[in-house]
Amino acid sequence: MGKMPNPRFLRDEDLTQGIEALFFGYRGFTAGPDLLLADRGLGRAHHRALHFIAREPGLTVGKVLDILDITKQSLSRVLRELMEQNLVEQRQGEQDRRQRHLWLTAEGEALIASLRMVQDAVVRKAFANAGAEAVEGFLSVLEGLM
Amino acid sequence: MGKMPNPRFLRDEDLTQGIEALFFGYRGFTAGPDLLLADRGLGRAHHRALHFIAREPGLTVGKVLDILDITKQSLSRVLRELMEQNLVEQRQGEQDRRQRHLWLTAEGEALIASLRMVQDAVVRKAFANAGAEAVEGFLSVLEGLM
DNA sequence: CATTTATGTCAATAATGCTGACGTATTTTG
DNA sequence: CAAAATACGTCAGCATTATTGACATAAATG
Repeated sequence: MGKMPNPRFLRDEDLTQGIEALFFGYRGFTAGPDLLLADRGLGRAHHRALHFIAREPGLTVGKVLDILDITKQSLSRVLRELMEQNLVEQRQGEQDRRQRHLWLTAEGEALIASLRMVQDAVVRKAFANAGAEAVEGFLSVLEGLM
Repeated sequence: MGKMPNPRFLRDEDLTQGIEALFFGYRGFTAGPDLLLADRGLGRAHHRALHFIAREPGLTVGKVLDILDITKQSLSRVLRELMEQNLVEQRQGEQDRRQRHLWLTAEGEALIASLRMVQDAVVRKAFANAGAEAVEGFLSVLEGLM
């Protein structure tokens, strides 16, 4: 008994299409914020840190390391630059005073808001054009990729 | 008349979820190939070049520049390294002898095949788990992001 | 023949990541 | 309480991938 043929959406061409869509889509998704960030001498790494701090204010350095999965040396540089630009501030932990909790300053909030404005516009348009069902499919495939 | 409220899938939380899914999904999507490439001292940039040359053998340098949207200096370095490792070869154009057409060597074919094996496995699994409809949604959202 | 096009190269710079080695403050544990 | 573990930071060196700007060559085109 031979193997069943791949279902339509698992043919090589479909995988190729998926791979390329992800490449080009990701590029479209980062292009807008990249321009805004470049004005301040920041990059995607700073965007990611700002994003997760904004999402969960008071995050510790260690938690951000877990999320981003980079070395502490890399994160340290990024955080230092964000603090030098007065976008992020650290506060010593109260229970555990070894920990540093990260918060956005008002300026940091303003920057992440404008980054989100640009990125949300792109994502919202793509979501709206594709429809709610497509968005669910989009999310469920990405979850499988994680 | 006020604006209609955002449909469920366009709430801020949904956009955030989409943004993060794309970030983590993209990371999962590149992790496997990255490991294989590192063994040969190559990176993602080399993978991309190999991918598009494999997909459309005989591509000119200029066409690859259009696709990848990087500078010729960047591509030049990548192609030089691929040629030094005997993965890619150039042939002068017959009609237009200024052009360089790019082809994979047998070794290049072998490398891209093993890279595809790793990447396809991840994508195929994600596609299979999510189902055909989800894949269509996935593609249509990404097309909107391009 | 002058110009444009396709490609390549040299040099300097930037953003983001890595490894390895140390150092300090604080908490936890035996 | 002393030793070990944890959270964080920093110094130094290096790799990958990208950039800008300047210049060079060969071939096609007007």
